[in-house]
Amino acid sequence: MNTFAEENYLKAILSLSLQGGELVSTNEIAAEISTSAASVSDMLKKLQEKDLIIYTKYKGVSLNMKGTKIAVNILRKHRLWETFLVRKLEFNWDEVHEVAEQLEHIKSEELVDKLDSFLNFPKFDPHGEVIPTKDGKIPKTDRVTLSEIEENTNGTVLGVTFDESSFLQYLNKLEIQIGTEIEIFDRIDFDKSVNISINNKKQNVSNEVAKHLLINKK
Amino acid sequence: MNTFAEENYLKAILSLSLQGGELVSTNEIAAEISTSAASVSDMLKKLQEKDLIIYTKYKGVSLNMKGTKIAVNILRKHRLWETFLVRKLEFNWDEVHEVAEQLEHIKSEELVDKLDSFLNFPKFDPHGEVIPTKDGKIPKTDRVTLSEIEENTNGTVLGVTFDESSFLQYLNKLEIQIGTEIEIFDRIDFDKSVNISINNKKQNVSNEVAKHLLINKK
DNA sequence: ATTTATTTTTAGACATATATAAATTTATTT
DNA sequence: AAATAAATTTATATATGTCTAAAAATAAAT
Repeated sequence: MNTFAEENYLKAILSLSLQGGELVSTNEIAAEISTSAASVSDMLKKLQEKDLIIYTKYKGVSLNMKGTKIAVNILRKHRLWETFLVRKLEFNWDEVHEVAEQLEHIKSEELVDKLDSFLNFPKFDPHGEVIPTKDGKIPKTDRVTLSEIEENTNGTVLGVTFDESSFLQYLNKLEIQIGTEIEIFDRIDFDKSVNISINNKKQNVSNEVAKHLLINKK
Repeated sequence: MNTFAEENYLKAILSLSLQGGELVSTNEIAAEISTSAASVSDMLKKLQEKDLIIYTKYKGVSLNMKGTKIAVNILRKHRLWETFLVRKLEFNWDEVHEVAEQLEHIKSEELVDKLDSFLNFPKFDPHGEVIPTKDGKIPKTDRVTLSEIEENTNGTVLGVTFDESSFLQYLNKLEIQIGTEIEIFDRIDFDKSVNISINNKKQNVSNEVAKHLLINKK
């Protein structure tokens, strides 16, 4: 059985690998979980001893099969709990992250199965992110982020890949929700910000925001 | 904010005070949470520094107001989660304890409030135990344990005060559930065991069992 | 290619929570 | 009341997870 800390490291490595490249750096992890690079180094050594990661000093780290399985399962639990909190307990989508960060560490396979069943086996969480399956797969979806989409197209917002309240509250302000129609005009070379139109209002969103918005691929 | 370990100590002290006398001993706590007396001593020192208990070395410990409030809140969360697990996720009453032991430590007042509301403000948990109120009160009920009830009476089983699966499975075997009618004949002086009849079958239950069965007071 | 800057790791310390073994206090016997 | 037993505490050690500061390795710049 793994500690909360270990699970959070595995989750961070998974999240960073899904976004960026294969190998994840110590500093990236430190930033992701708000801790020092020294602490990350220490923990990576432990995770390697436990045979959960592939780690080369000074080079970077990736999850092995065992580590991936655990990390994906945490992600599954996180997203199932978020779904529960929004659909059953009537939380707003920008309020659930912190609580789900705690609930995802509850250890009981039966609980997860029953929760999944109670929610009627949802495929997406309240942020539009795909929920990993019980056998550890992350179903592929035909979505691209706003930061990669081609210019001069239309699309629908299908989800977000970041669920901290400050971000979601900003989206609320921009009148962006799941299902919102969006026109993409062009991308500024200088800062990779994107000119878009929502409800016929022209707006510019930073690349930081665009990276975390999922749009349907036409 | 308190750690899981601290919360478990406070909960243990509360539970032992409700059963036995005011002052709880180091050894009792050690037995309750399956740890060494030395560890208990250490923790009691810390809890006293945090001003959560009243502790006199070699004498015993009790909760102060602050400690009581925290412990009762944990108990409330434990029983609300058990209610959720049985009523919504369809767990059996003898399967929920371990998971609830984890869930009770989730920190979010809003979550507890919404859970309470979702369950329609239950007064009793699946074991028939009263659920403490949001403001930290434990509602009084007119129940006595089978170990205190007078001889030659009838009663109905209203609940149990112990929810580990081995105990609950033994009750299932004895055909004792919540609502079961029970005839109390007499109590053996020697070992305080009780002769009872359930579904017209005469049986003898140990004091250990009788202590944890709640019967309605006539 | 050497210097400089950045990243990463190691060393040493601290906090939490636990354990065993030894010492101390309290309770019980005779 | 002294001796013995039981309960409790202290001392010491271990494991986890974190930190700061210093050292080492890698990357970037001149």
